[in-house]
Amino acid sequence: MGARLAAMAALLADETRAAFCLALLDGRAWTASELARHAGVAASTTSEHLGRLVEGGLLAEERQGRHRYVRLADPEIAHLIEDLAGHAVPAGTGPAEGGPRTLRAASASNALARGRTCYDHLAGRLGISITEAMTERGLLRQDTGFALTDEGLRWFGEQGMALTGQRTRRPLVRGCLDWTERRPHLAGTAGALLCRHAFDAGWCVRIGSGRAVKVTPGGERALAELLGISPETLR
Amino acid sequence: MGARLAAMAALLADETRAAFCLALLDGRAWTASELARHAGVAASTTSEHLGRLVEGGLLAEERQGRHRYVRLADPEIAHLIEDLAGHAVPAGTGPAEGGPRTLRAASASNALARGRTCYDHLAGRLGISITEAMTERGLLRQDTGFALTDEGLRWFGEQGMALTGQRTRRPLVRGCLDWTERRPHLAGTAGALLCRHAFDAGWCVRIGSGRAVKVTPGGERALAELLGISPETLR
DNA sequence: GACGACGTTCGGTCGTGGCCGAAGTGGGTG
DNA sequence: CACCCACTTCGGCCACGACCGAACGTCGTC
Repeated sequence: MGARLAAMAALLADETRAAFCLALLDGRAWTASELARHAGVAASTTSEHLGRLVEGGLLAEERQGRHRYVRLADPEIAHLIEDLAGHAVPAGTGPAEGGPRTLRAASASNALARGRTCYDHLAGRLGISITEAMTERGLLRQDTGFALTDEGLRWFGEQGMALTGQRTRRPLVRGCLDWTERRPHLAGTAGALLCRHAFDAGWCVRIGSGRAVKVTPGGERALAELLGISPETLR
Repeated sequence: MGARLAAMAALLADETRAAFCLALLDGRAWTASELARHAGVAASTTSEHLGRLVEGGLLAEERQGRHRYVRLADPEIAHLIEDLAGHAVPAGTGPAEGGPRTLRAASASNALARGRTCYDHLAGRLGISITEAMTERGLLRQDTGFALTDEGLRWFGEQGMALTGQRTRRPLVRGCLDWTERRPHLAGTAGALLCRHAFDAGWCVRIGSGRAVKVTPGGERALAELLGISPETLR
């Protein structure tokens, strides 16, 4: 048993592999060479790492022609990595210690804190604001755990998001610790659905190629109207 | 960021350290020499490992005379390790592959599957039975997340367990994936309280020095009466 | 005050694993 | 068909870290 645990942890215990996994937390599939460039290692090194990660069940791969696409094997894995990363930030990792060194990095980190995707749902101030607003409006209950109320269930239906008939092993909702806000945000099937809805409805758009997202003017209006979120809290 | 994650994972990536952490999942404090004997390594080696684990924030230590007691730093950490260990079991780890080799080990593993503590709450068939029974009786809701209902809140009060006034950052209830049953059982403050109540009321007792627990005849009666759990499901 | 148990520090050995470059494979393209 | 590019395999290098035994505090006990 200890050996299993150690083997699992060892997969993430290398800085390069950790960088791969963090990059893959954007929920998309990356090619081997993209990851190699991202982490700054040789293609051969990347190949070995990906082999280990796939064999260990952390990553799923899909070959397409001469490309090897990899993505996180499943939402559980994504959650596990987020969780681990959340605990890896020991103390005040504000702008003080360990913070960004360059202006460019600082602005990128600001954008991430404002809003980002966390695998397949929304995180950062955006994700937290939505979660808190839903809680205040009685759609979500956080005082005795983390679950939608019946009203919340109805609300999802009204927005055109069908939560029923999802017969997967994945929980409908779960809390996911936000490592910038230090509070849980909405994850699980419902969180993923909401995130997709937000993109489809044009509430937010991705900034560049990373995980950061930006709320559009239309999104600000919709969030204010539906959940009473004031645009200021999102900035 | 990747470096942080890797450093965190590296703490658990060694078989000896993993064995330490799994042992400490019983929620108690162990001395350095106990852990050394348990893992089969020299005292000097143990000392180094404990130093790293404490420095990394996984363990808390307490010196008493010539003893160094260590325990898991906090319930969050315990949950993280359980979670990681849960995902480290890849496929059917029933009696088939990777199962116990000796008769003694098989019986110990049976006892663990029947009932055990998971840090500070109940797990195994015992923990699952309680969780499921509470769900069926409308005390707990698992369909839209994982949270106590108002009835459930009242139920805790009636049993003499005060959930109110717990002003900690720890959630009142959370689901914890049971790695023998593959379903969530009740954790969080409420889970810990219920576990303590079960011991105090004599519903169950520890078997030997490990994590395994046994339900007493009185406990069977109480669980049947309060939650409608038939004694057969616990065996 | 001497002894014994618990823990720590230090020096040294050894294996594992991360890394690269070079050579090889195989799919897509001109 | 020839070429290019994405990826893989192999050999070799190097560093890190897990481990132990021996020597050294330090606390409790006889």
